[in-house]
Amino acid sequence: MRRDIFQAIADPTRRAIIVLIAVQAMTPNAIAEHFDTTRQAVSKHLKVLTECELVQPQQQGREIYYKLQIDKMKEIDHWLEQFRKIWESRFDQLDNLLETLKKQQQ
Amino acid sequence: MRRDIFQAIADPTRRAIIVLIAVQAMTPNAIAEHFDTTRQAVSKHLKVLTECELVQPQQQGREIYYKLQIDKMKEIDHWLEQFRKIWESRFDQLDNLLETLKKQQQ
DNA sequence: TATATACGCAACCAATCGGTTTCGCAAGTA
DNA sequence: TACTTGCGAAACCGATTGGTTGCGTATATA
Repeated sequence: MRRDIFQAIADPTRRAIIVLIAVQAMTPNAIAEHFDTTRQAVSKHLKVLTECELVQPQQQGREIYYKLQIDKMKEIDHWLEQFRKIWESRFDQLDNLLETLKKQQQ
Repeated sequence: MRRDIFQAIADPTRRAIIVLIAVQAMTPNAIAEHFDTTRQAVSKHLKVLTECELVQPQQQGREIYYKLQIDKMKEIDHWLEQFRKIWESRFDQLDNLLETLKKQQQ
């Protein structure tokens, strides 16, 4: 089953949930109140987020607080690192390379 | 139609294509040779990437070179910014907040 | 103890996804 | 002019997705 962080953040509702619980842990019902959706739909999103360890459930009586595992977000940051290198310093060299290749093929 | 950058990078093959053409622009056939897939499948991925402007086609004779629009990657970086703030400086304050809320509910 | 609340889980559904096959077109090449 | 090559587009297919509905269960409350 494809259950990684990139697939998790692909859905806009899921991204909104992440932003919401980044501030403070929340229950499925509390989260659902913030969107135009049902508790069950939110629960499904939380399941996806939990499965890829982006979120952690914390039982408290009959309520379950879902907390964002902020460290997991670093995985995206880490993947972006390779591109950051390009856009921060090598963008002109890259353009030169592309021009060179273009001329070679002509 | 859901066609944003987050959906674009959700697919592992698409992420691999992005990494590949970050180094230099490539044709669909050349890209397909790097993976265990067909030219048509790659073409479909390139279509998704083009539609969300992560990639730009450059016709050259009968070949089409697909070039990564590196600037578009900054959108992900920008979205991450809000979380970077948390994991870089506010993580202990956040934990304190959560503890406080927990105690209030007990 | 009866009732209400908070939740996960399973079944179901329409829409979308990733992939294949087939086609047609344009650009090179013999 | 024929033939080959590189490509996009469309039709099709099984798998997955996001959502709903209807349970069952555990916790809190009257």
